[in-house]
Amino acid sequence: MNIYDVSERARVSIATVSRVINGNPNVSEKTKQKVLAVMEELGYTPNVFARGLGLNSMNTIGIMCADSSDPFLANAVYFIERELRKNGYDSFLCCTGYALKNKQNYLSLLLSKRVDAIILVGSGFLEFNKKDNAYIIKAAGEVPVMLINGYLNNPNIYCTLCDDYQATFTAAALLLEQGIQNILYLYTSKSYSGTQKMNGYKAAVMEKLQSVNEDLIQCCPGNIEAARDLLLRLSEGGLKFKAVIAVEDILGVGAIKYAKVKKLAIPKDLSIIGYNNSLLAQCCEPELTSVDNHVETLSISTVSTLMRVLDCQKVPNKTTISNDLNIRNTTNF
Amino acid sequence: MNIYDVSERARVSIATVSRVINGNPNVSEKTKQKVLAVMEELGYTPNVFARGLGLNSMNTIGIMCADSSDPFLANAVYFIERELRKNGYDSFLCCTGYALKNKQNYLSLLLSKRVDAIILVGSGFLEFNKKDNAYIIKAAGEVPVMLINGYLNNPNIYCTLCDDYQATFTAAALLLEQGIQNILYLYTSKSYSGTQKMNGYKAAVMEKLQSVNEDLIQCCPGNIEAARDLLLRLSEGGLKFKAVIAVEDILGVGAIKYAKVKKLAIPKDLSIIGYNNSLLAQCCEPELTSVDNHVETLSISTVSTLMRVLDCQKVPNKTTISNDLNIRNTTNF
DNA sequence: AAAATAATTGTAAACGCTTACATGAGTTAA
DNA sequence: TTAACTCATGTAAGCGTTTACAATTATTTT
Repeated sequence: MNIYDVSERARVSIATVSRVINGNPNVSEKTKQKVLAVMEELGYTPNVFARGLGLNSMNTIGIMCADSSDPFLANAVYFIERELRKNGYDSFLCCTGYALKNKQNYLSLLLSKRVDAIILVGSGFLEFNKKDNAYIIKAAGEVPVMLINGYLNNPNIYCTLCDDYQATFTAAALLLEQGIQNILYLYTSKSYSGTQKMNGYKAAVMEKLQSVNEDLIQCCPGNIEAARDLLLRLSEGGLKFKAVIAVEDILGVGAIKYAKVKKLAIPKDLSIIGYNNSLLAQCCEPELTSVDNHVETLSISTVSTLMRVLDCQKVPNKTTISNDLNIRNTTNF
Repeated sequence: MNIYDVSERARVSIATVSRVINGNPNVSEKTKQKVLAVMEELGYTPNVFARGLGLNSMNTIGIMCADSSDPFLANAVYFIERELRKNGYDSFLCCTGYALKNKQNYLSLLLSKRVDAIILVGSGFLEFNKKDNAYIIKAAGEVPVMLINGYLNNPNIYCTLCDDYQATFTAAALLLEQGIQNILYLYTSKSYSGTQKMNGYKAAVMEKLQSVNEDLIQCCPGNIEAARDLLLRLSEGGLKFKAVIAVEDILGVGAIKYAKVKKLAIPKDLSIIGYNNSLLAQCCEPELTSVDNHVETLSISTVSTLMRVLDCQKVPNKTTISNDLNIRNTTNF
């Protein structure tokens, strides 16, 4: 079953059928209806490969996401797919994990499948070592690349960011206003958005206290036990802190577990602020105050930018979306 | 850059280059090395569309998953992709959501992209109304379909199941042995595996008590508040229950929240068993006893079955993997 | 009514690969 | 030495589209 079968049955040439398929306006309404009817009748679908050969495009956007079980990323992917569909594009999703090698492999895979553009969801795609981002820059030489929550200065890479600096600045400032001075800052990795977050925290502390205690800035693997145990160790080691700002909700949950072990009252003895406003923030007890970074807005903005890029319009390479705090029971705001 | 450029530079015909690309053994070692070297040198990658036109295959498996933020599904997808890669197949993932319309659309999308097979991850793909599964059966007419945690009787559909019946049977039996007779059973939908689970529960209760109280079987949307509020309503309404078996961890968390509101001690006043042994089970307080359904084994088995199907071997249409209970602090086992 | 123009349709050449079949070069057997 | 065979390579015909260009038909203008 191919375009010839349709053209024969509809008594037109294959060119006309092709025009109908591609919505070319130079077809009379009558002919168009006839062809559509025949296509319907025969249950014809154009062959993607042949189509791709002709158009050199799949009409498909590749989406890469390090970890789809991360609720923030999963949400972003969901909204992005929805928006792409609205715009008539298909999408293929790859969950890459965080290993550089895998990210590189998946990116080549998508390129080799000739996607029309690539969306990298999450700062997990930017390595701290800048050389390791070469694979992204290279890809940007072939198709437009959208980067969510990361920034690379390249004319063919378009970045959509939440205002992480502002988020942690505000979070820290609110705590400082309550007279809480020793705020422990928990981060997982030195990604782009990670750095922004840390700078926001530092700036707020600096503004209020004129100095930052580096001991209060701690790196921690992204799971509950690691966070809990780190806090226990730090506390045993004599470090004093009355609040925790965590760059991911899961670390916030770890802080809650720590408070439980140490029988600290939340938020009286320990205030905790998480990040991403994920499901976890509602699961834990007490429920976690968390930064809401407006995933939906972020996703919509990314796709709309991409559409304009694919349409060869001039578009800024950087868009920032502001976010705010979802106040729950681990803080006394 | 195409196969002609390579053939020219390597001073061989395009047929020979093609043979090298496809690992055809009828090429002398010397020629093969020369061609490979040129391909490397030019950075040549075969065009998927042209390749697809010739081979009528993408070398790609389509994976569909209703909700990748469901940790069970996300895990399964991760392992499946890993296994496929091991076997030299690429994969494309679609997160469909639970709406039938979307599931149908994504399935057509994958078929139209000419994937070599389709893996449906999770019982979310089987509708209670059997007519609504026609789209899956139809797809199975075109490519092999793998179904995880669901069962459809069709020669071209291969099902890998966890033994949900056994899991809830065991869970209920353990509670009954402790003398807990009124076990509330919380489910979300009447999927295939949902039915299995319920039957396991009923069988265990029937065996011990010779009758099942249908009031103790309750349907509930899959979120924390809904579960909490349902239990509150039931309790206000006079229903007595000393244990909850939930078909998803998130409902188990809802039960914990309920206990908190009613100031019930866990597990003394209320035992709770979740399902899937997900991250949520470790987040909550107390941590949730949960059924571990061996996602990795399930995934490996699915892919290995698929490989044999694609290799035209005769394979059974149904494989069952047994599971067991991860005991934490919401039960007194 | 003829000429000019616009709208519609058709023809045929790509697109880059795979592969059946043909060819040619070595090897072996008679 | 030549016939029969094997192994390596090449030729050319598809695969199912898109689209520039040519051809035809319909419409408007004069």
